[in-house]
Amino acid sequence: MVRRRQSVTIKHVAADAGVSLQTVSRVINSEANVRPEMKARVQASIDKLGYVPSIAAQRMSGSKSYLILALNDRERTIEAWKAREGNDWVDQMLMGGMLMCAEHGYRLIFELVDTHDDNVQRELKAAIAALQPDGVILTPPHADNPLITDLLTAHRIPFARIGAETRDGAIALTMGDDRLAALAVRHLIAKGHERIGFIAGSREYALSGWRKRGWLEAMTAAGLATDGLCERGDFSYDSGEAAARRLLSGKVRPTAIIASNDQMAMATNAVAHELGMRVPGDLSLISFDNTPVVRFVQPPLTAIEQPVADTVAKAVELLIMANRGEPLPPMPVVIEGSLIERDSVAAPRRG
Amino acid sequence: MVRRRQSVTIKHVAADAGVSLQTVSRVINSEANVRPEMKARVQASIDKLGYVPSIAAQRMSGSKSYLILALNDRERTIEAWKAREGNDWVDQMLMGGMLMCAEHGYRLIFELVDTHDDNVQRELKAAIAALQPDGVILTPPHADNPLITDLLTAHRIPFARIGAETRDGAIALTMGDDRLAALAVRHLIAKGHERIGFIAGSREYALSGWRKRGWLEAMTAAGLATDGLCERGDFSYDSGEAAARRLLSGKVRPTAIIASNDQMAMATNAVAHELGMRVPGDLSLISFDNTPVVRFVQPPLTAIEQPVADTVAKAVELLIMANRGEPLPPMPVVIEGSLIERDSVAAPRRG
DNA sequence: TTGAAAGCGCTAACAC
DNA sequence: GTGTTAGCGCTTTCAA
Repeated sequence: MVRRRQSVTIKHVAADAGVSLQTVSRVINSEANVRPEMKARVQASIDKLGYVPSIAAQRMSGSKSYLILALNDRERTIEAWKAREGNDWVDQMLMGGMLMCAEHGYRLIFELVDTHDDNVQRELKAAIAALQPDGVILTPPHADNPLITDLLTAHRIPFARIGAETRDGAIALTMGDDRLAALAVRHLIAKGHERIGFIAGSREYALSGWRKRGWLEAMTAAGLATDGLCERGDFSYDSGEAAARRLLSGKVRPTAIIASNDQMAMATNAVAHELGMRVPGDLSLISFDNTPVVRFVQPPLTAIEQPVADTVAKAVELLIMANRGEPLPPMPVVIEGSLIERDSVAAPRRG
Repeated sequence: MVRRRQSVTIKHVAADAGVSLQTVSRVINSEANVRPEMKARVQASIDKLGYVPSIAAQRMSGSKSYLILALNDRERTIEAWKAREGNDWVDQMLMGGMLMCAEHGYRLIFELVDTHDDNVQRELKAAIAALQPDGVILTPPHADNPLITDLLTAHRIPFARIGAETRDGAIALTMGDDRLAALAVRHLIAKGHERIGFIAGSREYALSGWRKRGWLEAMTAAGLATDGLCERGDFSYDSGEAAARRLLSGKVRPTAIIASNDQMAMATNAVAHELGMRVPGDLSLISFDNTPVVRFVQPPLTAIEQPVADTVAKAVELLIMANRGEPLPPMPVVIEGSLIERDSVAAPRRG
């Protein structure tokens, strides 16, 4: 066991600059009450010695830990990873969050927690005790789990909830799901579609409701009927297949379908082919999420891009602002996605 | 600014169990010289109070930091992420490394560093000073960068090099690239192919050489000619396209091609289609890496799986063993991949 | 086998 | 504006 000591500490800098530890500390944390010349002198020593504060020591003295914890559902995340279906949200979260953290001298730590387990609180407490993070990012379905949010509140650790309902002004972010669903509807209407079906996602996710509501409201606003045009899946391929089958064999066969995620859209595409329908000739298709795979399906799918990386980056930014006591914008913060046109949408066949 | 204190500290446990801090510390670190009954009593208090040691404090007192740093090339990683071509190695690294870390009470921190920049050392020094990681995982091309390895050696921080040449017994891991390339060759030979082309990867990666060597040796061992059957790309789609074009318009038109990664394989597939060749009828194709996208190409590609997650998990394990002073296996440790059969390989057309 | 004391690197609180 | 002091939670001495 090697006993590792910091090679350059605040003491070295203080000695080199001929000032007290405290002054160096003030410079590091860009506090007030340091004369510019002092500050310059200290900074010169810092640069010269290549000094970087130890986050462990900073944390120990009751200050920040410079650690942000990103919490994800264990079961789902591992399942998605093992399935290797080209879903890249872990990638997006990590890159978006990590890059923003790096900009501010923070680090992102990714952690999996069992939402359904009774041990959520124990697991989370352990992570908090070990890491003392300055902020926590919660994704669905954690974001709506009171066991988690209450615990964080009790520990006074700021947290950002992604894709969850806003509550009491706490940090919350969405990607504008309802507006995006409405956007998809209007895009199809503009192409001439009137019977636009919708495949909803699992009720466990708040955003499933938002997406469905966006579809419903846009349809209603356009004076289009919606009866028999909505089926619910659970975001899995299989559930999408079943929903698509119901939709396409129902009385009011839609000429276009919006699916609440890519897997269900891909399933719908397969079902359509199986039924001898051509996409987009006989059926137009728009999916949600825009994970990499939709570009490789035949036809490449027109999709609603979910700006996961930007959203997580913003969450990090808000958490850091909260740490600094800076004023936060009104919640929820919306990082709106957009419609990416590819080849799965066309005008409906006459008749 | 909230001043956060540990809610349950070693003191609380010591008081609850009626022992000294030291004894609790010994139990936590499962050291010798604690009577079983003492140990049980302390453990009971730990469980009762839900005590978890603060890694900051542990690190401060000269012990471990329980942090493993995974270093990746900034430029490449960001580029791959932005391209969104379905390459999932960040995902694989993160999940493989994180899960193994979690098993041992460690955390994985992902960090990007500019390999080519003169600032590599400065960047790395900063990360080391801030985090004091117990180990570092190096991927290509970092794994071969002496600026990095020398610095880590000087700081006496154990590091694991993935996909790099073994040197002086330091921790190194490979995925058996040469054997896998040979496996692909033999798979094609078994189908009846004799003119098997190879598209090599960038020279900057040691594994490019291994893969090519595996192909070369297997061909030679089978008594097959290799002249004019190898072209070099740089792992990009475009370079694969160019290489495929050269290969397929050369004098010895191959009946099968092995590409050193998926992007170049997909490019080859596209070029073949463009030239009016059918895959696998006129050209069989095997790619390296087996990222999710190859399943969605037409035809789905037979590919060499690279067990990135397992390899990174093993790297973490070895680093933790090194930390504990446990004996390490001979290097390099090989986590061998396998051939995943799909639809891009068939017997060559008679002719 | 156990305990007491010192100190890791840093910042908060207070003095000057 | 700047320096001094105390202490964060833990492990490493060293003493009992």
